[in-house]
Amino acid sequence: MSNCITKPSGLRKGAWTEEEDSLLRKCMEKYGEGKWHLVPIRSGLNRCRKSCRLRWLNYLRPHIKRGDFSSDEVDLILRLHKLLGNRWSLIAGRLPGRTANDIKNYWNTHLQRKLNGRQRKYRAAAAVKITEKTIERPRPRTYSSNKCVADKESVTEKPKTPIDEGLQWWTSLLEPNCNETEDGATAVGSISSSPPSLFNGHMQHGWDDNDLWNLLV
DNA sequence: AATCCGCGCAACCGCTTCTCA
DNA sequence: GTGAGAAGCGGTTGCGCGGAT
Repeated sequence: MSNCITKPSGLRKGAWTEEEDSLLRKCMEKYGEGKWHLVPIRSGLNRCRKSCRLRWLNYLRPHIKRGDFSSDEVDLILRLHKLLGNRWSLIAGRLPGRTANDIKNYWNTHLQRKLNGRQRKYRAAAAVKITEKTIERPRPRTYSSNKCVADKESVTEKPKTPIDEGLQWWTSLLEPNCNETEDGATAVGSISSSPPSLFNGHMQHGWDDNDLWNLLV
């Protein structure tokens, strides 16, 4: 954009130009993803690492799907959102070619309004309130080599959940007629007051992310 | 034709989490 | 064990566009 602002730090902000896209693309082709702090230097872009990363992930990365979401994709988003809440990156990981930002935007503009019957939810601060209490976080962001798995406390404190019980709970959650509240949030309590932890418990039985996927498809 | 208004999307911001020394 | 820097994420904002008035 021609009206692109320049920060006091000298870094550019605002919409990306074709020239900038080209520089970033070349840089990524040469060096690959990662080391984002080096990207502005390597590419010669006058942008912060966050901006570069976002532009690449949401727009320039190969095989990114653009355009309308198919009904299958929408259905999957709805189910995954019931399961994961606003964990857009996790949801995006299940939708090849779709980015977390795309899904988030789609949710906020299409689905949430459909569920809430409201407009401009963000501005009205009426976003679906998904809290730690209602959503069981399924996994840590990454699995580090030394800090294996999720939250150790819950692994030790919660009684071990039999795998069949866990499977049943998650399967119930994904049923299309699963109870919903007015604002579209899943009434978890109506299924079970204490959902079995997906990974805290199941990892101990050798479950992984693929098992969850098998439930969803 | 001009103006208003809502929508959709790209991008930014601030916070959390992770890694490593 | 701890602190700094990097990476990643979700929430929010700004702006352009198109339809309505």
